[in-house]
Amino acid sequence: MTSPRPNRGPAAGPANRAALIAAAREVFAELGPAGPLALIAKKANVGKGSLYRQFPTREHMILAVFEQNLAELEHLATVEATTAADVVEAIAAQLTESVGFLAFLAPSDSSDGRLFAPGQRVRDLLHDLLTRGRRGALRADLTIDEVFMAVRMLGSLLYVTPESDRRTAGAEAWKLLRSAIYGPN
Amino acid sequence: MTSPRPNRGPAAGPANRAALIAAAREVFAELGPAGPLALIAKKANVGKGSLYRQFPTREHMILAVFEQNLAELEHLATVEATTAADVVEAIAAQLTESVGFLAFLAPSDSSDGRLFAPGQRVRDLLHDLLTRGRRGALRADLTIDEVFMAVRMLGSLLYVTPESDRRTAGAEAWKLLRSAIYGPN
Amino acid sequence: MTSPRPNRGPAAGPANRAALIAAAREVFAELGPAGPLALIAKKANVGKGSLYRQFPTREHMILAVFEQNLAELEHLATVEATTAADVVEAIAAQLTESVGFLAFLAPSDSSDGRLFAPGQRVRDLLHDLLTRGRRGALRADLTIDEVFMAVRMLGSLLYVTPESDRRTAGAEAWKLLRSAIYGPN
Amino acid sequence: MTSPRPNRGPAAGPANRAALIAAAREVFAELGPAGPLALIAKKANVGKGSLYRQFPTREHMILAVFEQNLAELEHLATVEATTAADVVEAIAAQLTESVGFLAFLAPSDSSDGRLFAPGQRVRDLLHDLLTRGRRGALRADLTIDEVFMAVRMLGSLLYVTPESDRRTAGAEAWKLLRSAIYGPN
DNA sequence: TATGAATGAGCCTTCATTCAT
DNA sequence: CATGAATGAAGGCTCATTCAT
Repeated sequence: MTSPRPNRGPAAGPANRAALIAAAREVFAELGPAGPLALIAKKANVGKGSLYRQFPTREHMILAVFEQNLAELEHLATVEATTAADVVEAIAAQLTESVGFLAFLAPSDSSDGRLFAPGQRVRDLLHDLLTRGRRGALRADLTIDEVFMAVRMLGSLLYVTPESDRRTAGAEAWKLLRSAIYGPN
Repeated sequence: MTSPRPNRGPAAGPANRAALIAAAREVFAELGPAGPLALIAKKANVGKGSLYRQFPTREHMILAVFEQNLAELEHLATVEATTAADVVEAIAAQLTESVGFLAFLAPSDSSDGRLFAPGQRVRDLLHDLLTRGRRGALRADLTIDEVFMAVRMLGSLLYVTPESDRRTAGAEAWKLLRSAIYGPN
Repeated sequence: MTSPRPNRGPAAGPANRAALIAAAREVFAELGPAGPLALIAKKANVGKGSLYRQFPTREHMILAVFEQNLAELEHLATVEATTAADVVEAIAAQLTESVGFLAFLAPSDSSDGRLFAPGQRVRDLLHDLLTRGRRGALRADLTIDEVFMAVRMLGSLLYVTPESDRRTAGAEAWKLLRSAIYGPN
Repeated sequence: MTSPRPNRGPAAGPANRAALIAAAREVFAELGPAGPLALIAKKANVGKGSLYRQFPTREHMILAVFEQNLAELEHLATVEATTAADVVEAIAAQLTESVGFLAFLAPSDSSDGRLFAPGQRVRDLLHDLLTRGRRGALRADLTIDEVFMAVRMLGSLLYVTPESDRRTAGAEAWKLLRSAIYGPN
């Protein structure tokens, strides 16, 4: 009846957006990318309308979370000595961190609740490093598709793993995948 | 108005159960393990009440699907010359087949839509083969946990992949995983 | 928390349907054909799910209301001495009755909240009478389209008129329209 | 972030008002008088707050649109040779023009989405002409109420007719109504 | 025992209205 | 005084679960 939450005015916009992204990370991590938007709004202490203003569709929200991880990777890639292997390790670290598993979830077909798409910008980033000869320890004959597949497997494993087991499972899985993508040397 | 479908009596129980499992495979493969139970009942040409009688919870249903795949594997393991590598390949094949991806999905926490559990019987099965020296081409230093992790990764990848891409993605992923679990030679 | 309304079982189906149609008449009469479906369900003392089972879309519901009026007209047309003029008068009477204004509302384009379509069966019915020479007092040169337009005008007038004024307005409007569709004699 | 649209100061008031009325015509014509206020504000290139300042309620806005049409009619009535028949024809023309159908929609009960009120000033205007003997071709025994009813029917018909069909439907309906309000000669 | 209608909780989305800037 | 972000009530719809027949 009475408006319990005061209208904090337009200035609240950026703060709302940040709070929504943070809340989305939590909710997606716990319930997956199909978790209730209403819950995200509630966690962010923000009205449902504001959520829809900031993120017209669920995919926009997922992309916003993704964007943060992506920015980190792109920044890393600009550092002088960075190799493709370094970036891949960074991706694995991101994925294993409680929320990073979303990094490679991107809108495919929203009629399907399950989402998984390559994330072209990450591909581009790796492609660039590889063609510039900055391969690092990656096996010499490894293609980008193969690197990508390794990352997708780690991501999807973490996606289906309950939060409490994610860190352990991520470490073990990545250890195994390393033996597939790094050279025998 | 019309008595809709004749009550086929107690004898229909097992037939209903089988039809429900088959329908569940289809629905889970297409919509994931959160697909509508009503749709499963309809595909099975069975009332919703019967579905609930046979499978009190969604997890019971998932487990029943799992059971069928498991039985196949256990049968394979009884064959004379079967190695652990053979079983692992069989698992990969099951997973990649349109519906097999569910083989390693099992109830964890029913409040969580995402399901993934080790499947102790498969572990036991592999453990038995390995301790009996029937390792096959698997890398000599590979632990059961590692074999299992490889399979889980394949399963979860397929889980998040839309049905149309599953075959291709499964093949590529498994190719990569093979280089991690088989000996270098 | 506790289910306040008991599950009355499948036998409640036809009763529910009838109650829903009656409630829909009331709600549509008061709020127009865009009135809340939830209100209709509540008035009918029926769950929302049951409403959707009986009437998958709003148009189905509107059509069901329409159907009752239509049945009356088709019955009238089978009576021996009935003329087209009699049917038109019956339509006007239906329209003027508190809820009859819906008789000529039929699904057009559900993306548009306002609905109005000819109702082909009524056309057919009038066409049949006219070609069988059972014209009654209708002006000799009056086309079916013109008859229909007269009826549409009455219907739309009543549609936008608050319920309390409907009867009076309907009578006055029809009096005027009569002078347009009946012969000078 | 960016101060979005410059505050044009008090002088913008009248300009805003005019833009809002024009936008309201468009929106009401397309979506009916229940169309989103937000859309009107956007079309008018005006903030929502300004809309509410100019028109505290939806009815105020509808009335403002109505007022413009009314002014035209009152102006026409001041012209020397104008007859009641001329005014009625002008009303019909207004109604049939894409947006004129609103001319006779006026607030009745704001809790009811459907609006229709007599528009006393139009009555007065016609009454004045009739008592001054400036009847024109209108049937000699026609009362003001009857003239008014004819106009209301045309208006309500157009109200429920989708914009694409309005022109045609309006012409046909008016043709029929003419035979009811003009003398037989 | 099998059937499927009934039920309502819960999520999605739109939009009228308020109000900080 | 104008702007437009914030807010949440309201309505649509789906689907898990119960239970009369």
